[in-house]
Amino acid sequence: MINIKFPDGAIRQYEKGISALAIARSISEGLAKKVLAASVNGVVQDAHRPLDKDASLQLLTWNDADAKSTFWHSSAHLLAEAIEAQFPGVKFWVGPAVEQGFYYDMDLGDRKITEEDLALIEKKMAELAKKDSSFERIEISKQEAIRYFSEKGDEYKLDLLQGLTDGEITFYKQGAFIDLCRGPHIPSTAPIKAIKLTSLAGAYWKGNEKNKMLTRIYGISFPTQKELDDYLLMLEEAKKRDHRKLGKELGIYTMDDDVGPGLPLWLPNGTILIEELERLAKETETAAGYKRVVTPHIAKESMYLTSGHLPYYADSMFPPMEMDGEKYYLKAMNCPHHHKIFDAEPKSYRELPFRIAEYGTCYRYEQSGELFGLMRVRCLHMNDAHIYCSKEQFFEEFKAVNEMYLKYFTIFGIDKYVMRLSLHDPAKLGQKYVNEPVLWQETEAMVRKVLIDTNTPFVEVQDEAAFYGPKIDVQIWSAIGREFTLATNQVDFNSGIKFKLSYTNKENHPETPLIIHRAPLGTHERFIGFLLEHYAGKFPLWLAPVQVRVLPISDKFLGYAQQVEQALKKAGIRAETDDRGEKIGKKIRDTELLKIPYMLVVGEKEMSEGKVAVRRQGKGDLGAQPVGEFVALASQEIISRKSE
RNA sequence: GCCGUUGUAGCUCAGUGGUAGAGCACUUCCUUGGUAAGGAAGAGGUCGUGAGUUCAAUUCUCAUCAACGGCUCCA
Repeated sequence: MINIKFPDGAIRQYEKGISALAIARSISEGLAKKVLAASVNGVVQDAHRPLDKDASLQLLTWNDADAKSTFWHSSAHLLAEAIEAQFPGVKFWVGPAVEQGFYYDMDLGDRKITEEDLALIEKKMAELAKKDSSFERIEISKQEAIRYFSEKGDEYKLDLLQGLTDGEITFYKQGAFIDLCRGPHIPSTAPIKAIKLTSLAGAYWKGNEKNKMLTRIYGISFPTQKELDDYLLMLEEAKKRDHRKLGKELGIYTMDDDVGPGLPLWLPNGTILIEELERLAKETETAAGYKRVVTPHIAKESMYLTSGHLPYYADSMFPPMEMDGEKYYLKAMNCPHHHKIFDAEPKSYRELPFRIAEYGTCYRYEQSGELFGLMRVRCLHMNDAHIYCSKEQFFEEFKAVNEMYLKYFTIFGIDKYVMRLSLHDPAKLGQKYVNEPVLWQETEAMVRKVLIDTNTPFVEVQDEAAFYGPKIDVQIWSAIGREFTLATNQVDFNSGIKFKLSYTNKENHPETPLIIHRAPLGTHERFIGFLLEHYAGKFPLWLAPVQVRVLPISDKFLGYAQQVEQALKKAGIRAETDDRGEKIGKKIRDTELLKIPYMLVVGEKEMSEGKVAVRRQGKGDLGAQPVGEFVALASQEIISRKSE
């Protein structure tokens, strides 16, 4: 007998060799049907597998994240089974579960799968799922596994086998499909009741662009049709807050073929957003001791050779213009220009930290396939600044930058993000990263200390650093789930050396400053794209391009409406009047759809009393108040940059 | 850059081998209406661009550009 401990602390005895599934069945048949996998001593495994010693056991059902990914991984096998049935001879690479669903990568040879085929494959999957084939786990020796795939002529699975050692190799079989797989899987195919193949894409083998491109099919599956319907509905909802859609509807920005890809044109409403963000940034930075500078949009090749950017990033800079035998590049970053400003006059330790900020535009030749609305563009307004400081000052300076992020995040109510400490990969020193092993280690330790000392939750990621030093990135997700870096705070121990920057220290010796590159608001483009999705277009009053719209009941009151508009404008409030010959219901509807925060309805009653009937977007009628009172309240809401 | 899909009016989309349609938006007129769509009329598109096939191309073929979904990249 063995002792099995349950999550509630209860311990029960079972016969040695019993499976988690059988234990579930002993509790209730209903539970057994719902069990998808088992967590044994914290390790997820097949619910079928025999338990041969004491263990703590958790039966995993659909509501457990681990069970979901097991379910999706099994769905990927089902996908492969369906494809093998319809396209015999297809070679499979890997088919993991992802955050929302699963995919399988395959080599179709000369054949092609079209989007129409996806519907057929879906059907086939449903058919196969109904057969309720169990997922059988087969332990196999490496030699046998190699023989099996050699006979099949499957170079992909043979490649996978190379990385595995004997004794840990398993196959899984369901129906007619056998795959090299470490598992775990759900007990059988029947629970997979609702399937949607969502997209057909290409993906480089092993994620390397020099390799062959495989065909990838993405899909998602659920235990019930309703859950699939709900998921598809949620996707529709997410699309409604896509910044590209809202950006168009709210007149924020536009793109034009004649201007060029990735080069947004900021419309008047979008320009107000930029100006408000810059106003916030300038106030914040002035208070934090930054000075503002302005630098040209181009510079000579020699500067980018000095900075070391050219060897790393030439491909993602616009090609140079030749003038008088010199090559000039459009700037892709402000740093080198700022270093030259630091270097313009001799510096004493008394002038450090030297903090300079700029809101200039930079130009990056992003790969055409990477462009994405406002989130990834070729012309970007950086919320950029550089801090030159001593080693002793570094900790406080870096910490202050982090605190500045958090202050901004509070203002905008941003709470869904991940702080990512990006480190170098020692194997790539001298290639992707400057070859200063000691400095890397020192600065990485300093940055980590800032995060730990400030109790900031973070994740560490290898091989994501900038070429000149480690950094902290703030990762966010777009409405459709794509990940982006919103803000960044980077250490640079290298540019100071490259540009021969120095200051005179207390002992009257020259010393190289450390440099912090920071952009708490990232780029205006990405930040505004993010904010559009974050607020679903319903900006807080201080940011809203149009803050108040005055709606006369009929044009008899147009004159009064315009007086109210003037009073608002005089108080610095962005206001306009709806002077169309429409009914009030129509005017309200249109204004609601434009997500203008306040509507002031004025008619006979309001005009005679010098009032306005206030209506808040999304909230409805708030009642009448004197014009002056509304102006005062609205002004207060704007000044405090209140988020609703 | 690579794989796949798409490209018709300002927007969302229908449609056809014989040079085009709807709804919303827009303009004008009627209506002067009290908290999410009042009515009528009108204007608006060389069907992304270039070439080929054809008596004839927006429709078929090819190329190209752009957008979209991924992959790769992101100072």
